[in-house]
Amino acid sequence: MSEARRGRPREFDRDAAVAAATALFWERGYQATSIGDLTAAMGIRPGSLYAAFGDKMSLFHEVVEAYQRSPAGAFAGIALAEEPTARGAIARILREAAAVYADPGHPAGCLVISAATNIAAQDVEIEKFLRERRDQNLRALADRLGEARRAGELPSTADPRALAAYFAAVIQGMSQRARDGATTAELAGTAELALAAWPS
Amino acid sequence: MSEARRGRPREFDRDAAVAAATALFWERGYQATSIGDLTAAMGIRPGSLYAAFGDKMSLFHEVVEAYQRSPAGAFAGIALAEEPTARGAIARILREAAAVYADPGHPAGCLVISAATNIAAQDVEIEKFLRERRDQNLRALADRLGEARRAGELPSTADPRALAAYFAAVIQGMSQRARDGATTAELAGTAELALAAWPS
DNA sequence: ACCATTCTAGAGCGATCGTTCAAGAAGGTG
DNA sequence: CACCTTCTTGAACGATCGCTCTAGAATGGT
Repeated sequence: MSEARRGRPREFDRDAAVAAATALFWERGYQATSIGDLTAAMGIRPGSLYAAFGDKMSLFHEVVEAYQRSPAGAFAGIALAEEPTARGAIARILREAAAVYADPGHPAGCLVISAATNIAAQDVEIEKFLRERRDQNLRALADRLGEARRAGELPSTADPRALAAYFAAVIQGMSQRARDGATTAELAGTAELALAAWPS
Repeated sequence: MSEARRGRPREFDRDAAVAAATALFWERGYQATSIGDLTAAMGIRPGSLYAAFGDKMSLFHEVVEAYQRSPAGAFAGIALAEEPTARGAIARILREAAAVYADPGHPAGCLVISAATNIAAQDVEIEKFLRERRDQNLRALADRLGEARRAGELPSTADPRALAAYFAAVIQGMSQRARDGATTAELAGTAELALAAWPS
């Protein structure tokens, strides 16, 4: 079923180009990353970028999707799926966030949290796009905590949505602190303190 | 000693113009706010803006200073100065942040936290400028918690810097959540949960 | 009255923005 | 081989960026 694609073959590695674009968008955000920055980092000319990715917004969409499939972008969902208890899942998310957000191997913090916070009027769709992903993560947390309460892991007095909002705020704050230079050690301390809010 | 200033008098209200600029920078951030946006909102022409404020960066500095003297920007420092206990100060900061960050009377969240998160290479000084203010706030928190431990309000096993980093992360996360549309009620719930981390 | 000073209005500066285009190069298909 | 398709290159598009300039208007000082 492999369709032999016709025409002149691409001369650059598409995945490597997306990775280079990811690093830039992650570091500086959507709007502060120009096409010139991107073509320089990807080692291609504007024509190639537009032929391969459409436009800047489509490239960004592709970057976010690749990011969310990568370890740095997927660890929270994996923890929610793998850990048997809600408390275990959230503890793991917080501890892994401490390691991932301050990992010097890539830009600090979370791309979904920080790549579109300062956006001009013309690019509101980009802001909405990332906000929807964050809302989705918040809902996933709240759903998991709701299950936990129904299963008796949480006392009936606990408020799953309030807990989810709290942990989401902590995670977003950890991302911000990482971008301000916080070390993994500091973030790990924050993670442990945050867990003290778990209802007993 | 009042120097009667010579020359044609300014035709616009300087404070009102700064307030209009503050609203824009607060809502969209430094880079996403253009001179054209500013002059339109302030009701003046570029020449007047540059005569009165110097350049975009100087105007932003002035906006940040005015913001930090305003209730929305000063409440944390006031709470630290007025409350007799560190715990009382931090509780008040968190609760007031819930009200201030989601106040519909002005843009959501904190300007110092969110106005320069996506910045291009040419404007790194702006990013550093706000980061220094955040570092200053973090130090003030850590200092207050250090005093509290020396005074016996905190157990000797408590780590003031780790606690300060934790509460700073929560506050920054609450700002982000507010910008994503969180209500005062949600943020107030987050504030109470965050306080559960206080060492007993 | 006259000058020095400071403001406003409006045009316009060079640079950069995201994007497109024309020409040619590199492959598969007949 | 010619031909279609797709990619690369380099120039260049109109729009917008931050900012400046010129001309004139409005004040105080002398």
